[in-house]
Amino acid sequence: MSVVDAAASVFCREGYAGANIDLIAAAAGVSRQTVYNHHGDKEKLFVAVVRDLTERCNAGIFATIATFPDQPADLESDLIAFAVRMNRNCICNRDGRFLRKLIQAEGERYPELFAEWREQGPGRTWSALAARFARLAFAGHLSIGDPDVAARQFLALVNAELQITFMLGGTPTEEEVLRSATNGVRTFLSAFGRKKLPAGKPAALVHA
Amino acid sequence: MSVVDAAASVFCREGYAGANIDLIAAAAGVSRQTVYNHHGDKEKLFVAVVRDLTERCNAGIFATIATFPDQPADLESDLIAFAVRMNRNCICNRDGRFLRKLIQAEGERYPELFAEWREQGPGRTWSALAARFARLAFAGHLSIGDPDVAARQFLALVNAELQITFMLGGTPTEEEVLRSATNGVRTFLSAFGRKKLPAGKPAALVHA
DNA sequence: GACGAATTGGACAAGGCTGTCTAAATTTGT
DNA sequence: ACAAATTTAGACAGCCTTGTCCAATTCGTC
Repeated sequence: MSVVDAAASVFCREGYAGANIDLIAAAAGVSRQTVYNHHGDKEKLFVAVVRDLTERCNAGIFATIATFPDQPADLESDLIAFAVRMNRNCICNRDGRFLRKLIQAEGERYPELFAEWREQGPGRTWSALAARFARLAFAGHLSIGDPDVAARQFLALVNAELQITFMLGGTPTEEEVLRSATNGVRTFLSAFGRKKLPAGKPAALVHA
Repeated sequence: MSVVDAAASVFCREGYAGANIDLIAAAAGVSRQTVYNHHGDKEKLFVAVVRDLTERCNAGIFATIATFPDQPADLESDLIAFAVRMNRNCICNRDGRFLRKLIQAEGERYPELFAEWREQGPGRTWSALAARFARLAFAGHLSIGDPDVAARQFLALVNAELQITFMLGGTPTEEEVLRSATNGVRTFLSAFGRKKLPAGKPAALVHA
């Protein structure tokens, strides 16, 4: 395990103030001196950890958004599968859980660092997801007012049953993820879905 | 400000390890010795803080659930008002934000303390809210499959647009709360609402 | 094998925090 | 007004952590 990875783990478990360099060095399997050689001091190491996590999480999120079902065969099951991917690869995995915890615990102390995350992470993420939903709506698969609102509500719904697990820093089981995604997508489609629409028919014709 | 209140504030801002007794004493306007006289040591003080917050939050949540609109005049606006009350009095207020942050930051270190919160807080809260939604469904105002799922999704939806603010420990403005609640309730009713139902008509008759 | 670079373990000073103690000052109850 | 209880300021020992220094060792590369 690299020093930065070990540091991420210890910072998350102990908090910034509670983490000490000896613990991090031991977790990384190197000497304390090596930690100082590589990263200067504790604060610089912390910044490196957050940057690393932010970068990897964003990459994962955009890679997953790229798998959004633009031409769904079965809208419900395709969206459920997408939601499960999103959870597994971006929200429940190591990087996602760690980054969330660090933001919650230390965000107030490092405003500029987390402002950067906020712009590059959720800001661009939600826009990208909203664009995909807008496209689905344009193709007649959904009936959406504001795509940004729909995207946020989609994420909120498919995670609705995982909140408590997230709060305590746990990892939900594959089954819990699937159930939350299934319930969330069904409600989402009850609200925004079009019933029994012939595949491929443009949205404009539906009103006729 | 009482010692426990001051301690809550400092523990939240600095984390358990980062909080020191001098800071707490100064925030409370008493001497360090008085803190030790009253609460023994740092860990006992922390436990007292969590118990105090848990108790007050639960009281607030149940008081607010008691204002659930069982006989709604206008279902949409009544649910929006309820969601706004829930946010203002339980989730965005001082106790709610503090308790959430402490659970996220220190929950892993005090399993038994937060297990207690989990049972008495979200467990009973969600059941109580689910019962109210079940009642609305029985009265024919909603069409709900699983009331527990619906209750969790209701909360997820009305908070969907406040997630980032919560993450950074901020307090959303009254306008943001209202907008998130409005968007959330509209989506909720699109999914679970019954359209143009004559007031007071039993659900069973609707199918006729 | 040899040489430079990186790593290691250990010692170290400086500083911070916890929790205790004590004597003086203040508040409270009667 | 007096006595008891509480609060206060300050000093203090013990411990932990950070960050530096250095000599010895290991590693990578030629």
